[in-house]
Amino acid sequence: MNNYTRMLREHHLKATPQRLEIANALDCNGHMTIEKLYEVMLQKFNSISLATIYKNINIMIENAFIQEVKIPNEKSVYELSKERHSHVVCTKCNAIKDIMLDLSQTTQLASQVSHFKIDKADLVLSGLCQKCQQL
Amino acid sequence: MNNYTRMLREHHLKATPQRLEIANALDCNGHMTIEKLYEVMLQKFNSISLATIYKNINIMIENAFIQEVKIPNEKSVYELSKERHSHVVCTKCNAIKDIMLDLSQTTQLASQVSHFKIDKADLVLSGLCQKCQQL
DNA sequence: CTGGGTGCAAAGTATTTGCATGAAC
DNA sequence: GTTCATGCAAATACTTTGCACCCAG
Repeated sequence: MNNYTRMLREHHLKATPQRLEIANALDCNGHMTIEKLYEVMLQKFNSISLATIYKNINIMIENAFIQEVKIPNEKSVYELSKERHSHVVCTKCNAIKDIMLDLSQTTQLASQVSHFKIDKADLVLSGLCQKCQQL
Repeated sequence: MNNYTRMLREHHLKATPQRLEIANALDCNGHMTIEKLYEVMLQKFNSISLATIYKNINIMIENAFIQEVKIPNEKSVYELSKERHSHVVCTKCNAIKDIMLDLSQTTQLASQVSHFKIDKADLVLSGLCQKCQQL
C-alpha cells in the first residue's frame, strides 16, 4: 500500500486510481487550479470527467485531505493539507510559495480587539517574485 | 455635489444613480455579496439588471473604488476602499468585522524569507464572534 | 457482496457580452 | 454632442446532480 493510499484512508476516502493521481499531482505541483488539475489528470485518464474532479475536490475538502487557497484576482488553487502556513504570490507570473510565519501574536491581538474566538488565520501576501523583480 | 459623487469621480467613474446607490449600500452595510447588493439595489431601482451590478462591481474594482474580500468557505464580499485593514469573520453567523493590525513586521520577515518584493498582505481571521461564542 | 466512485449528459448557477437606448458631463 | 452606462437577452463559464455501470474494500 503506497503513501497516498494510506493518506487517503486516514481521511476516510477510498483510494481510487483517480484520487491517487489527484494526490500525486497536488503533491508534485504544490498548488493547482481545477483547470490545471483537469489538464494533468487527462494525461493519465483520457476519459476522466470534470464532474469527477469536482466531486473529488469537494469531498477531499470536506474530509480535510486538501485545502482551498483563495487568492486575490486569481482563481482558487488547491493543496494537500499540511502544517498551517501562509502564501506568497507573484502578481506577475502567478507563482505561489508556501511560507511559515508565526501569526500567534497577531492572532492573539486580533482576538483581544475583536472579541472573537479565533482559530484560523489565512494570510496571502502579494508582490513580485525574485525573477519578476529583475525584468 | 454629494460625497459619493466626488468619491466616484476621484476614481474616474461617472456618477450615475445606480453607482451612487452601490456606494451608499456598501458604505452603510460594510461588506456585501453580489447577491445581497442586488437585492438592496432592487428596492431603489425596480428594473436594475444583474449585468449592471456586475459591470459596475468590475469597473469599480479596476478603478480601486472598491475591493473584493475573499473569505474561506463563503462567497466574496465587496467593500469601499479604505485604509488597509484585515478581516475577522464568524464561521457561524458570517459576521465580518474590520480590524486594524500592524502586519509590517510579518510582511518584512516574509519578504526576507521568500525573496519576494511584497506590497500587499491580505489576512482573514476565522472564528466565533462574541454572540456566537455564548450559544 | 456492498457501498461508494466513475463517466456521461443534463441541469443549475454565476458571470460576461452585444446591442439599442438613454443619461452624464 | 460625445462618451459611456443601462437593461435586456443571449452567450459563456463554472459547478452540481442523476443515473447506470463498475470497482475498492
